[in-house]
Amino acid sequence: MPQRVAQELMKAAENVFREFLRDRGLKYTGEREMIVQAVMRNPEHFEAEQLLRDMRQAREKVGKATVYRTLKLLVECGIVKEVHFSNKQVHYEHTYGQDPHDHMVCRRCGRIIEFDASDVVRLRTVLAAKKDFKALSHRFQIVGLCRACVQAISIAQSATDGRAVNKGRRR
Amino acid sequence: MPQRVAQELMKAAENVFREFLRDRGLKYTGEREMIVQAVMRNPEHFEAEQLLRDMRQAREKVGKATVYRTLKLLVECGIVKEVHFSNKQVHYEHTYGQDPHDHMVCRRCGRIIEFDASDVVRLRTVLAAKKDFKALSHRFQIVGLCRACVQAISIAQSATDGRAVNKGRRR
DNA sequence: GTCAATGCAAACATTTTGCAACTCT
DNA sequence: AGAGTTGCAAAATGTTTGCATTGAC
Repeated sequence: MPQRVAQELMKAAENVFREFLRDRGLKYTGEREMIVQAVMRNPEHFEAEQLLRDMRQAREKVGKATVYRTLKLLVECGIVKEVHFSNKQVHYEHTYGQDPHDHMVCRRCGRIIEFDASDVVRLRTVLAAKKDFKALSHRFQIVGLCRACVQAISIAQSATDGRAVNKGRRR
Repeated sequence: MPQRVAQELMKAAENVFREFLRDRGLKYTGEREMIVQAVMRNPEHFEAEQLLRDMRQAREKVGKATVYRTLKLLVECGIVKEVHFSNKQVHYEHTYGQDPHDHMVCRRCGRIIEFDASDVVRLRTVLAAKKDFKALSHRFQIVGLCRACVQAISIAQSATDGRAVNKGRRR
C-alpha cells in the first residue's frame, strides 16, 4: 500500500514538473525525469551527492552538474525544499504531497524529528504584521536533545558525580 | 554615549572570553584579543572574510585560519552566534549583551529586520514537550517582503496589468 | 532546424588542516 | 620548559560555470 501511494505521488510530481517546464519553454528530458523519480524515491531528507550516488547505483547515468541544475528547478517549482541543518551542504526534502512541517534536531545524535508547522505559520504572520512585513515562508528548527540523549547524558552525569569533569579538554 | 556602552560591553566580552579560555586551559593570546574586539566593534552581522578585511584595514595582522579558529571558540563560549541566511557562507552576529532575537529576511532586497524572540522561545518549548524533546535553542527566520518591496512590486504590477508577464523567461 | 540541455573538467568560494616556527603561562 | 597557537600554503568541500556536443520539440 505505501508502494501504491508512492507510485501515484511520483506520477503526480512528474506531471507537476513537466507542466512547470512547459510553461517556461523548458524541456522535459530523460535526465530530468530520472531525477524527479530519484528524488521521490529517496528518503525524506537527502543531499545532492547522496542523490547522485543513489542514481548511479541504480545505473542511471547523469552528470553532477545536471543534478544540481535540476534540483534548483525542482525547488523553484515547489516539489523540493532546501533545508539548512548544518552549514556544510544544502539538504533537500521533497515536500510534494506532504503537510508543512519543521524539524527538531538533536544536538547529540543528529536525529531529526518533524513536527507540524501550523503553529509556526500562525506565529510568523502575527510577528510579521508588527513589522510591516509580508511573511511568505520561514525556516525554523528547534535544536536540543531527543529523549534518548537526555537519558544518556543524565546517566553519564550520575556516573561521574562529584568528580571534576571535562576540564582542560581540547577541541 | 553609545561609545561608552560599547566600550563597557567590549571589556565585558573580553573578560567572558578570557575566563572561558582559562577554564579549558587555553591561552588568551594577542590575536584572540584583537579578534574579540574586532567582532564587538563590527556591525551586528558579519562574515569571516569581512572581519578579516576589517582587521587588516585596522592594521591588525592575523591569519585567516586564526580568525576561523577563534570564531569557533567565540561561538562555543556564547559571545557570537552563527546565522545561516543564504547558503553561501556562514554569517555571524555578536549576541553578547543583546536580547535574543530572530530575523525577517526580505526576499527581494535582502533587508534584515530583527524581532524579539520571546514568543518563539515560548512556542518552541511547547512544541518540544509534545515530542519528548528538550529544546535548547532554535533557528528561525521569516522570509518574505519588506514594506518597501511590497510597494515596489504592486507598482510594477499595475504598470504591466493586462499584459502577459514573465512567461518563457530563462533562469 | 533550432534552442535548450548535457557532461565534463576546470573554476570557485569558503572553510579546514598539516606543520614548522613561535608565544603565552 | 612545554603545551598551546600562529600563519602559511595546500587540501578539502560543495557548488557553479564555460563550452563543445547532443537531444527535445
